[in-house]
Amino acid sequence: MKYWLIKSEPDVFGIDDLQKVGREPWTGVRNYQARNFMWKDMKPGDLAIFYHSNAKPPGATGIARVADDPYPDPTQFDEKSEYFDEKSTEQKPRWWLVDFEFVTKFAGMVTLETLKADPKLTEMVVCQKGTRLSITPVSAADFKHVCKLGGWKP
DNA sequence: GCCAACGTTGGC
DNA sequence: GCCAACGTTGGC
Repeated sequence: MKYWLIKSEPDVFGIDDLQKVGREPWTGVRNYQARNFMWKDMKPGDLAIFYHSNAKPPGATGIARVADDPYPDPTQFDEKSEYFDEKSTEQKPRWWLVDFEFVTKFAGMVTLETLKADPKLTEMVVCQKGTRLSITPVSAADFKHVCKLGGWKP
């Protein structure tokens, strides 16, 4: 089992939205590194820290689970979508995604400030300066520690 | 293949 | 709103 951190802007789609719908296709990822994580490395059952970016304050707000195997992101074929990619074909899709399902919402947000200040989490990618990647791997130890800070037991 | 210009992310 | 980081694009 692997662990991840996925970023989302709460103004667009936050932890409350995931709780409401229960399950959501992670559309719109247009970064090859992030895509490769979903395409090649994620397995159903993997757990991810749900992180609010561009938020006040930013931080970890809950946990989501990989709900299925990767499949082509449908928005890349939709001319009306902002994620439309004219260079992608159904025969050779460029962008892949997985669905995430809601697992839990932390009782209180674990802010980025808290994460950065924690000596146990210095290796976490999201804590490092200038990381813009929207999906990053998280070590099992870091994952457990963030859950503990969020008051949740896996 | 290099690299300057440009666009985006995201914390502050 | 600013700006650092860094991915992408396109001219050469």
